[in-house]
Amino acid sequence: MPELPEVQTVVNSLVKLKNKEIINFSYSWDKVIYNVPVKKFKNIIKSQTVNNITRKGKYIIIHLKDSYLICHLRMTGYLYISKNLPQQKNHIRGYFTLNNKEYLIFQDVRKFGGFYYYSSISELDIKIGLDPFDKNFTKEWLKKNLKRKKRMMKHLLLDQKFICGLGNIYVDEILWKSKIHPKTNSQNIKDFNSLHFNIISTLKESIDFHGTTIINFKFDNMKTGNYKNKLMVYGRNNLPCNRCSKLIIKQRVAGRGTYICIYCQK
DNA sequence: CCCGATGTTCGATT
DNA sequence: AAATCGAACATCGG
Repeated sequence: MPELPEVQTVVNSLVKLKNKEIINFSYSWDKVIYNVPVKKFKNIIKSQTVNNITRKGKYIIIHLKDSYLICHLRMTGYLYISKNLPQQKNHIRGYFTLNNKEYLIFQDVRKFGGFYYYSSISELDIKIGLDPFDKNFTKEWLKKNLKRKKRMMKHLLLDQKFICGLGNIYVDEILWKSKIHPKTNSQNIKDFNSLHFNIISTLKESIDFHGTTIINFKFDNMKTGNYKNKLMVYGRNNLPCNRCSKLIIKQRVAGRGTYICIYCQK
């Protein structure tokens, strides 16, 4: 579920991790660490201090002394700091004990989420494209790279190797605001300024509202995002378009449920 | 019971 | 090579 604004919201809620030391890691799901055997990970992570916490795309980056602990929430991941472990432990896949006796807890109903342990940040960088808040993400970059591709806009904007951070909700919102039909070929885009503006402004606005909670996004001890009632098309099947009042339709595009005003979005 | 769900990745196919 | 598509991952809820 979490896309860029939700992940940024989680990162913001974890700033107090800075300068804390990891004392121990416990787990109840072996696959919670993607790229290192979990027993080995447990040994590596002990006594490491958190220097910083940032984000790229949908990845949460916990900076250690000479390495990086990187978390992806996938669909239902929930990463938060708590003074206590919850009574209901069944969806806790792993937790870190910190030197101030608090816990960094990872809960995940669907078990898709987890952690990578990388010794170089380039291991993450090669997997994904430009973050929309990267200074290199300019109108000119967008124009040049849309022209180089021949793909449906929905498909391309969802592609994390192109731009990282957008998911199903924000792609639909951005395309509606930009009056672009999701099936439009990327080579036929005319108004790059509008598209670029809508990508940045939609993400910024959602971050201000702590992201979108539809079913299960939560952060920092059960807080939820408030952007849901700002959504213009996503989830508004058979409701009137906020621009032209015709009905929004739901259709499958690029294998994903897609909400479109076919009168506004050409 | 069946279908779908906000994400990513892999393999097969066009 | 580039793009598309379906399946897999695992669980829950309608």
